[in-house]
Amino acid sequence: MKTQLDHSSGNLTLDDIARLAGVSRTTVSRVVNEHPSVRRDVRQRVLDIIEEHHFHPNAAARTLAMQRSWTIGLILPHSVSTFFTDPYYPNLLMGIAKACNLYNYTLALFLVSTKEDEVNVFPRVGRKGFLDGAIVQSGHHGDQGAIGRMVDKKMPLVVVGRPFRSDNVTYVDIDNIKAAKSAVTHLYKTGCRRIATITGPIDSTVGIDRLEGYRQAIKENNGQVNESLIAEGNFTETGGYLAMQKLLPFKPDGVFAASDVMASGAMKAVEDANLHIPEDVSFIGFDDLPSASYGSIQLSTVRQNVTELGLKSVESLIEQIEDESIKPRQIILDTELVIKQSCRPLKELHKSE
Amino acid sequence: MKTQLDHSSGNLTLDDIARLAGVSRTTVSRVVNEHPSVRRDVRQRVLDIIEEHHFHPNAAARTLAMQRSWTIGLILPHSVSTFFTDPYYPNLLMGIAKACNLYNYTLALFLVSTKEDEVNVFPRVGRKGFLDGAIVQSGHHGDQGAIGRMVDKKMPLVVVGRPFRSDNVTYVDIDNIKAAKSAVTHLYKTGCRRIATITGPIDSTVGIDRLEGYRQAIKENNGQVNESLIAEGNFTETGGYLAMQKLLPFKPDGVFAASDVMASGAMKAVEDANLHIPEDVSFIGFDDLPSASYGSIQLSTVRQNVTELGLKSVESLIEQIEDESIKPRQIILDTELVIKQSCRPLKELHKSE
DNA sequence: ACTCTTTTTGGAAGCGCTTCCATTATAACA
DNA sequence: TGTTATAATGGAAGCGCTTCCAAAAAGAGT
Repeated sequence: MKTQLDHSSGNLTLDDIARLAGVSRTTVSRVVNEHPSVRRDVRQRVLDIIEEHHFHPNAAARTLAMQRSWTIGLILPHSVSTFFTDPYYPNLLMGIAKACNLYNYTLALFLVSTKEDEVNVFPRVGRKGFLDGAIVQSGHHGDQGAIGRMVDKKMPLVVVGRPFRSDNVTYVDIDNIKAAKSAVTHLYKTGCRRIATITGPIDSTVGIDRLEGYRQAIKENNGQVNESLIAEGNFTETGGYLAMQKLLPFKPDGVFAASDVMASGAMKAVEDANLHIPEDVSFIGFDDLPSASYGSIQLSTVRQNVTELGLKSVESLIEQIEDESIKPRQIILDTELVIKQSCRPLKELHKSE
Repeated sequence: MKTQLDHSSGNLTLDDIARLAGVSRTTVSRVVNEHPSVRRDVRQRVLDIIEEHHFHPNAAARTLAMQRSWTIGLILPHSVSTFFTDPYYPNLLMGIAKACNLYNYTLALFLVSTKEDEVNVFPRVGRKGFLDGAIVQSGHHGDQGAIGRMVDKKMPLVVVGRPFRSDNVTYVDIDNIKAAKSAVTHLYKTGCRRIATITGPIDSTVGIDRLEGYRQAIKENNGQVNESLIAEGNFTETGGYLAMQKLLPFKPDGVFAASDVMASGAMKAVEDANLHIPEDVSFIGFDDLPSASYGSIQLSTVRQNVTELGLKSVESLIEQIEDESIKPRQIILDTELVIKQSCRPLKELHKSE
C-alpha cells in the first residue's frame, strides 16, 4: 500500500525503485549517480522506472552520506535602506544566483541587517552539513566577526569586496583606487581644476579606496588636495544630495561620486542650485547602473561588472570546495571608464602631452 | 587524536560530546533540542561542553532524522532586466528574508530566467529532504508548470501574486482591481477627463487586473473606455517612456501607470514633450518606491506593502508546513492611495456630492 | 570446455542525528 | 524501610543515501 500512496506523493526511496526494477539499492544509486559500471539494459530499466515515478533522491540523505550539500551560502550584511535602493546588491545577487544555476549549486541567502540577525543566522551558517561554503559581501568593519568565524570553522569562503583584514582570505574585488584615480584624472583632463568628491562611508574599504584614488589623482595632477572638496556620503541618493550641498559653497567644477546613486542625488542638488551639467559642474559616478541617467543627462561612470564579480566569486568558492589545498588568493576585476554627457569634452593638451 | 583535531575544526558529533560529558548520545540530543527531561546539572554540563567546543549538530543528519529541513525555497521567475530594475523584487526578497530570520528558517533562492534554468532548478526544488516548502512569485503564464509540479509533489506552497489557475493554491496578493480603480477614480475627481493608462504586460495577472480596475473606474465615472488611451508597458522605465509617446497624440490629461518605474519613464516623455506635470498631465503610479520621485515632482502612487507581502507569505507557508490539513486560502492585503505632487488638487464637487 | 580477466552486482557498514522503548535512578508516600 | 509513581537515562532502530568489498556474471584467450 505504501508504494501506491508514494507513487502519487513522490516520496519513494532508492529501495522502492530497486524493488520495482528488480535490482539492488546499490545499483539504483549507481544509475542515479551515473556510475559507469552498470549494464546498459539495466541502467535503462532503472531510468525508466525512475522517470515513471518521478523519483528524486532525498537530498538530506545524500548530503549526509556524501558530506556535500551542493549548497552555498550568500551572506549579505546591509542596512535595510541600501539593499533595495542601490541596485548593486540585486545585481550581485543575480550574478551569484546565475553562477549557482550554472554549476548546479543551490544558493542559500542570508540577509543580515541587525546584530540580532547575525546571532540568529550564524548557527545556521556555521552548522556543518548545510553549506559547502559561503560568500560574504564585505568591506565594513562589522563583517570581520562573521568572516573570522567562518575561517575558524575551516569553511570555504570567498569575500566580495576587499575586507579590512584581507590576509588569508580569498576575495574578489575591483581595483577601486585605480578606478577612482582614472575617473578623477579624466575630469582633470577635461579642464576641471576644482574637483570634488563624494565618498562612500569612510569606515568601508570601498569608501576608503575610492577616496584614496581621488587623492592620488589630485596630487599627481593638481598638486594639493583641498579637504573642503571632500564630502562623505552613504551611498544613498539623499546622501549624495546633502553632500553636494556642503560642497557647493566651495565651487567645484567637477565631482567624482563614489556611486551612481549618490551622483544622481548630487546632480539634483546642482540643478536645484541653478547650475548646469556639465557646463558648470562635470560628473563622474561609479557602478554604471542602467538607470543612472538622470533626466536626460547621461551620467559618466566607472563601470564595474557586478555580475562578473558574482560569477568569479562562485567559481572561486567552488574551486575551494573541491580542492581543500587551494590557497587564499585575490581576484581583481577590471573596470572601465564610461564617458557620457555629464562630462565636458577632453581639452586639447598639445603642450603638456 | 581525532577528538583533538575536531576540537579546532569544529566537526564534532553528538557522540563526541556525549563521551566528553560522560552521558549518552541520546541525552546530548535532548539537551540540544531542549527536551525537558534532563537533569539540571547534566544539562548544564553538556551545554558547557557544547559551548566550549562550538558544537553545532550536523544539519543534514538532523534533517534526515526529522524529515524537516527548516529551509524554504523562493522561486523568482523573472526576466534579467526587471529583477534589478524594478525594486519590487529586491523588496519582496527582503521581506521574505526578514521573515525567515524571524521564524528561524533558512531561505534558498532560485532565480529562474530561462527555460534552461527552470529545467536545472526544478529537480533541486522538488527533491524531498531539501525544502520544507516553497514560495513562488507568480502571475505569468509560464509559471503554471512549476506551480503545478509543486502541487503534485504535495509540497507546501504559497504563491505571491494571483496565479492564473488559483483554485487549490494558497496565494497572497493585493486587490489590484480595487487599487487601480481607486487611483483612476481619484484622477477623475481631480478633474481629469481623458485618463490614460500604461498597463503591465497583458499576459500577467497584475497587468490584467490593474487594467480591469482602470476600465471599471472609467465606466463608472466617464461612461466609455477609449481604447486609444490604453498602452501596454513591460514594467520598465523605457517601456513607460515608449508607451507614453504612443499615448501623447491622444492628449491624455491624466495617466495611471501600473508601476512607478513605468510612471517615471512616462513622466520623462511628458517633459520631453514640453508639457507640465501635473498642470497638463496628472500621474499616479503603483508601488510607492522610495526613489519614485522623478526630479522634484513627487509621484502619487498606490502603496503596496511588499515587505508585508513577504512576511505573510512566509507565515502562511510555515502554517502549511506545520499543519498538513490546512486548506488553500487567499490572503489579500490592503493598499493605500498616496497622493503627492504629480496630481492636481481635488475639485470641489458640491453639486455631485 | 576451462582458466584468467574484467565487468557487474549486491550485502553491509556508515554518514550523524532523533526517538521509541525498556531500564534505572530518584522522589513520594505509606 | 518497602512500595509505587515519576523522572532521567541509554540502547537500538531507523531516516535514505553512498561506497567499500567480496561475490557473481560475462568475456577473453587458450
